[in-house]
Amino acid sequence: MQPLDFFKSLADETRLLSLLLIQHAGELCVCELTEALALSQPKVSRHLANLRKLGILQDRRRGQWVFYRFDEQLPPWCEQIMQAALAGNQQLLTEPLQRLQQMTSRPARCCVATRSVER
Amino acid sequence: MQPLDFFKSLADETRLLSLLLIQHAGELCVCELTEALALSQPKVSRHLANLRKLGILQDRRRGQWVFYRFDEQLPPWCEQIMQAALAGNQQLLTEPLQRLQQMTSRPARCCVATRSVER
DNA sequence: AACATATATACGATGCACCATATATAGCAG
DNA sequence: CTGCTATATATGGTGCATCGTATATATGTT
Repeated sequence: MQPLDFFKSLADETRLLSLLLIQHAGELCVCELTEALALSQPKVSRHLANLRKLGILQDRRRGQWVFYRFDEQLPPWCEQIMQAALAGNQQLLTEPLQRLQQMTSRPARCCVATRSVER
Repeated sequence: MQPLDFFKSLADETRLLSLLLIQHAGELCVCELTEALALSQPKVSRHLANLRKLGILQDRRRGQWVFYRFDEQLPPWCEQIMQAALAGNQQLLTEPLQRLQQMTSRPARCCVATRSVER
């Protein structure tokens, strides 16, 4: 992972908020991110594909849904940066998490996520 | 400090390397950064002004030279990110530090820098 | 099979960040 | 003052990242 590529990934509002939400929740599907961020589905999907191709995220299809989480092989310094970014900016997720909670028909995530989204 | 602005600042090669060098050295002047990065003076100066206006760096004039260091009021999460970025990517500074050492007539920095550049 | 939902991708348009070059400003030496 | 070094800024040009919209693909349901 090249540092410049990693920081370029964080330098876009859609990607930054998506990554912070996934950092918070452990794993989220495209429709959850679309709802939480109040953005169009193609926009969210395009940015997630971008992050997957760079090796920052990995995806997992579960029925109709595709769940994204951080790639297991992400270097420790990237994880440290995500932790610091989240811890220092929790307020960024207030509204997205509210929209997520108000979302009806969240996809089931039984027994697979490393961390629950409600934590 | 808005996270998006901070990451945008890190998403450019000139700014990223300048910040990592300053993180490593504690304080550097424009001509040292120009030499270490092998870039034009206006290019380096423009990016440093950019970082100063955002509150990431602060400058200090000392005779003809202007020294840049991190702003004292930079939030802790930004410092943590810089530390992680530097610790995980020391190799990025190998060549710039070589050019810095080969530089003749480095400006004097007597008794003012928080950390010596040679550390 | 047809239909609905979730996700991915293609395409053309647009704006913004960055660049090189030239020039202005500031401090020091003589 | 003149000249020299260091730094800052102005200007016009250019490319790339992002966007909205439309459409394609995949899975599940009836």
